[in-house]
Amino acid sequence: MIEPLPRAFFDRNAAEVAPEVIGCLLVRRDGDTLRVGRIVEAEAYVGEHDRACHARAGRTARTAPMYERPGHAYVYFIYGVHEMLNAVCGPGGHPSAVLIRAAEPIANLAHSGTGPGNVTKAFRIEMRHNRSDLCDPRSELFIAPRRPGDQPRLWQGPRVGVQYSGPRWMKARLRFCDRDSPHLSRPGPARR
DNA sequence: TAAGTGATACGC
DNA sequence: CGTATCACTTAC
Repeated sequence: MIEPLPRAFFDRNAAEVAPEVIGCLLVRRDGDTLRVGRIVEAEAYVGEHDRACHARAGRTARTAPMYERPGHAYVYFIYGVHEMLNAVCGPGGHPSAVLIRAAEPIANLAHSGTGPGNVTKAFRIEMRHNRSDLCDPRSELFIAPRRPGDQPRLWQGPRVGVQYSGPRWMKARLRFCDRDSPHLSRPGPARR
């Protein structure tokens, strides 16, 4: 039986959660199919002061889930093409979130899980999963702890696709990867 | 390197 | 209202 992480795991700033979510399992109940992947890349978006975070616009119809309970999904649609999956963090109602950018296939992925748009495609995650409770074992979507003995070597660097956010936030090392994974969305750590 | 795609936030 | 922009992907 595979169980979700407790809500307390998410009830802190995304910058603390993001490194710890690497190696954890993304689980999607899709009818009779259980889709499972190991998270290998994630980014933290840390609040209204973070000029790359959607919450920089304050609470709006789109960003409302970030202001609600930690441990829920924040799913949004971008470029007219892709859904993106985030785990809402905290603490409390502080709007921070972790973007899930890549997952290694473990079971029943429909496609590659490399890249945030491909994660949602592989797990068949859609806008209807916005606000899903990631801590409920009956949920269609949840996040489970690392498997026993799985202690990924981490690499951290600047986030992808946030050039507009100014020098400070563009350079902030809020992207976390399993440095040994071959499924990263783009060259992170120098491989050797 | 560039197009595609549509919701969003913001200016008028 | 109009429209510039976007936490991307894929194919040249």
